[in-house]
Amino acid sequence: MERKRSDQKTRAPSGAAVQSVELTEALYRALFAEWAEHGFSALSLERVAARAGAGKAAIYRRWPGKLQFADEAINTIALRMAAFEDKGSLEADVRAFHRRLRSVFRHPLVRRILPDIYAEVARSEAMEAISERVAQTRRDEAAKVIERAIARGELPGALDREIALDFLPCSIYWRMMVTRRSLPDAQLDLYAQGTTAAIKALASAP
Amino acid sequence: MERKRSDQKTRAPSGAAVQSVELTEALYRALFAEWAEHGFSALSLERVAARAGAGKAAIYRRWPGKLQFADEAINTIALRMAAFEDKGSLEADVRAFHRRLRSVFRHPLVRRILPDIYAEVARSEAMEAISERVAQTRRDEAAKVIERAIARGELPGALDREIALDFLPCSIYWRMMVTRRSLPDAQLDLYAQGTTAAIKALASAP
DNA sequence: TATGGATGGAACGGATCCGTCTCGACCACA
DNA sequence: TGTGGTCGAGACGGATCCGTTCCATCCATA
Repeated sequence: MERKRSDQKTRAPSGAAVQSVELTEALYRALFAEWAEHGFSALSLERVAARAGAGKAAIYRRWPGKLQFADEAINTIALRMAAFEDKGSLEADVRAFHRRLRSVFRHPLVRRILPDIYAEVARSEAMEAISERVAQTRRDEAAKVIERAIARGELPGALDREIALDFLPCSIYWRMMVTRRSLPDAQLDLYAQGTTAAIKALASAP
Repeated sequence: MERKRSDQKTRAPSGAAVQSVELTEALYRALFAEWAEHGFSALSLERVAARAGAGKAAIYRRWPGKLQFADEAINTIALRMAAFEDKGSLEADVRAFHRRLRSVFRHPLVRRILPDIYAEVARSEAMEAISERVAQTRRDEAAKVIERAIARGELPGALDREIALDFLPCSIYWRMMVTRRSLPDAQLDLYAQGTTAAIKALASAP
């Protein structure tokens, strides 16, 4: 956006000319917009270039193909689901986690691109790496919630963490992304309540 | 498959010629196979016809376009998630429901096509009707589970049914379809346990 | 058995996309 | 002020797809 830094492309010899950061970012934005409109499998780099006001060469000069382009694009937005502080109880932490999730799932591009990533992974496995990276930050944050509750004594150390991590986001994902219904503040408590009970129930009587 | 019945297309005048039921079914099968491979948005009717060993005219004579074709195709497979009998308790019913869900989510075509439907709905709304019909049978069956529990006295009549219906399938969908992990028998109990606790918790102290 | 009519398969023109390549213009460095 | 590399733009040959049209075949009726 600001000053153009010397890029990695400029190296030994002498001459100049640097890949424009503005153009690269415009290409990323155009990619996401087209991705949201048409889905990855029907994504046309020709349209992406046109939308960014560039030629196709600008794309092929930077990335070898659609997948690597998408991969780096996802990387740049960094997916920071910033950590939140300890809320004092499992249920309060769950509610905070759900609120974070909701703010992510409300983003219009996320609403279209995220389901498309999952659909694409199901049929091609080439998107696996991207999907994995997207899941990672969320999973890390979720794990913290569980570990804090164990440290607090709210959950036993013998808890099946794998399944607990499934219960943490699933209800919000289902409601907002699969059934596509909005999630008003008034109902956040109920989801946190149910989710907390589910996780606690995993620990009791096998 | 068997004898060819006089079709609805043969009517008043005199002449004959009937649409072949075999070909129609072959077209459906080819559609699903291509859908699973490429996704709906990148679906080519040309490939579908070729895969069915037919010409494109065979498709365009039957359906006006891709969407209506897909719509009737989904209709024919009927989506019967046959009702199961009362298992005696909410948790047992939940487990039975999860088992049914698992058998559906294990089908290789379902694993690829269902996420694609959700991705498509997110960006075009034209698939809404199809998605809605797919959801309907599952929702009906889930509602029965909840109502039976209320009749049994396990859940209060004042329960928030909307959210209870979210909790019923969400953990299984998340595990099998989003994170794409298998679900062995040994873990079915834990999911049923957690899900049941979540639903019961919706009723208590607001 | 003769015949009318819809059938299925193939070919059509127009459109889009891919990935490459070639321009003149431009800009940052030496 | 040179000079080398990137810039946007566009053309390319080949491939694929759309939706329609053509034509020989086959079938149910008369």
